Amino acid sequence: MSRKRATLKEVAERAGVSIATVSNVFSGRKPVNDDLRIKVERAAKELSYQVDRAASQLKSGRARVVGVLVPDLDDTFFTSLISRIEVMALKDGYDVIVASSRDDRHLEESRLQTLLGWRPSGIIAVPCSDTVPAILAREVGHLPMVLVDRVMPGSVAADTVTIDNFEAGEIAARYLVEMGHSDIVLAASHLDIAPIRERVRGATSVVERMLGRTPAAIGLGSNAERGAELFTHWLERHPLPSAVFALTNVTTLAVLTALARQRIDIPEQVSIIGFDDYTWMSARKTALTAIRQPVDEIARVAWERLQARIAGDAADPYPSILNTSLQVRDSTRRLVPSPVGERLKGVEEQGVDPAGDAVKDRPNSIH
Amino acid sequence: MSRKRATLKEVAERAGVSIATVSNVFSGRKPVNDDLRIKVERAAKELSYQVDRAASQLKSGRARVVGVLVPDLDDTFFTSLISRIEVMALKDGYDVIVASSRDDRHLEESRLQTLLGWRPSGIIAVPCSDTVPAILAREVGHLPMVLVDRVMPGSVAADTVTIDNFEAGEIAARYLVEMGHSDIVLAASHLDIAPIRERVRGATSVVERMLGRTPAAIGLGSNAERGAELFTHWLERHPLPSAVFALTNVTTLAVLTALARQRIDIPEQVSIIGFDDYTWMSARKTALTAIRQPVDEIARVAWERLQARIAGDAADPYPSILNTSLQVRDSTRRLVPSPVGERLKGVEEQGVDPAGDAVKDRPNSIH
DNA sequence: CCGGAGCTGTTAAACGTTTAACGGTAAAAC
DNA sequence: GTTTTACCGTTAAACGTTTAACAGCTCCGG
Repeated sequence: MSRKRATLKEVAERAGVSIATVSNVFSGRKPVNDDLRIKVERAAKELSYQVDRAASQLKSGRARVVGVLVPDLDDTFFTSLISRIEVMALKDGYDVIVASSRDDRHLEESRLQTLLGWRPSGIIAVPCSDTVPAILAREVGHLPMVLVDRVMPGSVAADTVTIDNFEAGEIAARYLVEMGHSDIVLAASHLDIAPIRERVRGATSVVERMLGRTPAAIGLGSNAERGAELFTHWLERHPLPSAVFALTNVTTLAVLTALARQRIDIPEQVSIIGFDDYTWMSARKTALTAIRQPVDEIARVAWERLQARIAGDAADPYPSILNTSLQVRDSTRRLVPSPVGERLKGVEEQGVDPAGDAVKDRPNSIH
Repeated sequence: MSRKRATLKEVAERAGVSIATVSNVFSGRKPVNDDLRIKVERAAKELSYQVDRAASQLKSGRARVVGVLVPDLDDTFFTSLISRIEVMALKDGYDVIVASSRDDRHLEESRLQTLLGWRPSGIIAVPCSDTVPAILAREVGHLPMVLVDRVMPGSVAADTVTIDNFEAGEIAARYLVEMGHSDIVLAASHLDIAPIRERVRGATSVVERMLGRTPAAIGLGSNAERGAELFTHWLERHPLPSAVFALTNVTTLAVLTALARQRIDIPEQVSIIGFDDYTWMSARKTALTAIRQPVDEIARVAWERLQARIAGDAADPYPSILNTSLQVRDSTRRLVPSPVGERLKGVEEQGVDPAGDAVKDRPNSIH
């Protein structure tokens, strides 16, 4: 296997020029006359020459790679993030190296370590906890980096892109309370993750203010099957709440799975607000009302910040905070008459009505 | 930004040894005395030294990277594949570069081209059509590669890992016919993709043999939203079939979305068999009966083949063909009495029964 | 006490690029 | 007709590793 690969030198010989000329043809850094350029291009094609990135990178110091670290490659939220980053990376001529920390701090450190070995132009990372990995903290100011999602804005001297988690909690909780729900359960993944805590805080603050009681928050972990078991178990020893607000897409699945197994009807017996917006959520007779994260925008902003830093922007770290919106569909039941003419902030009415155009711009759509 | 990074030389100076010794400490190729090793390790830590992969790769010719090319990073089937490959790659000390061809042949060629620029140890590719990209065909025998999913076994002189698509079609169709369905529609993505054609052929052969009629096959594309529109449109000008067999996970979503919008009940009005097995399919009151691809095994076999080739295995290309199974849940209605004691090949009974352990080993579970 | 053998360390030559510096030719300017 | 200028090529020196070749040392057998 593995015949020797063509090098600049071989192409140069075959085309009868110097290696510098060949290099210039490929990099376009200096102009090359058409006749020579044609010769070089033909020679390169004949040898099926391909610039060796290792050599190129070693000499030039420029990398054209970005590392992307996420906590879980099976979580659709992270993979859709990667998908969008890959598109923009391609557009700007970068390649993407992915790594998963599998929600493990040690693995996260070691994955980052190897990522750094690539001398990437930058790193986009979703930390697995809200303490930023030491190895990254050390690189702040030296290596362009953007921290996404699981991070407290301002907790680190790097650009961050997050959603307004507190507000997301508020929006969902307010909607549920307005609909007449009072016995509300928050299905969290892990309460030690900052954005999750914020969502809980946001929801709790609304419920406490409007109803004077504190909603239960339960931790279902970040595995849907395990979460379904935990929630089933929880259901067995608690009265059925009137509404459940799931704080992540995985806990949304966990809750739905558990309710399906127990044959509990949505929204007749219990109302549900899910998190994230995926096609499967609308592909059901009772389409899911859910908090939608602007994945496209998160990816776009993260990429733009990274590019700015790579280009040398030395401004203070900027914490981008994006807004979520409630996609109202059919999984929450109204228990009290509708207050006339009222419009809630961040709420978009949207059923499975075939006539509506509300289903545009879904994560699974390619634009 | 970007203070100069520590190099071997700097570490060597600080530790008072030669660069060869430092290299040996990191690569472990030659033994180094403990006292020196300690000194080197301390110096390296102090400078937070990290081997430069570009230089290392350039000199050694060894890469420790594999390229993974898929047609769509928003398709859960492909991302779960990537997730599993990443795990095994890490175990064997490889990094993963991902690229998406976005179902575009030209883009596929160019993505492969850049992937090759990395001089990877090997490539795992899911082609976007069944004609293997020229650039890959050229590398057959030189670069370790494994072709997965969208490829006809034997159509190329490289290892392939596919499922038995014909059989998958047969299993689903036979089940539907045994349940008494005769008006069956096949919801395909694109009929010009080989594995899809095979699924259609398998299902069609069974229906023709058992019922003497040919099921309709419609192309819904590889975007769920667009597919839903197409299927809605189809439903408007055709009588409702008694069963729909969706041939990909995306068409499964398309069909379910369209049916939900039209408020058509599953399985009362129409029975459904989906493709692939994801958590959301069981997270519904009418859990979806579906053909399950053994994603874990596909990824494992692909990785093992690749590793064997990297290790120098020069045996003839081996086409691995894995079997699918029908996960029987609640989305297909029985129209005729059950034939007593009959067991169908490849069929696993499985409801949403909370007592069952059948829900183990889901794609979203981490083991 | 000499000559391997076995360790452990160093020297130095690549690997395939990029790119600063330089050279040579021809057209433009004077 | 000479000098400038512009343009296009080439030469050669890195970049940070790996690794063959070599060298010094200790230990051991003869």
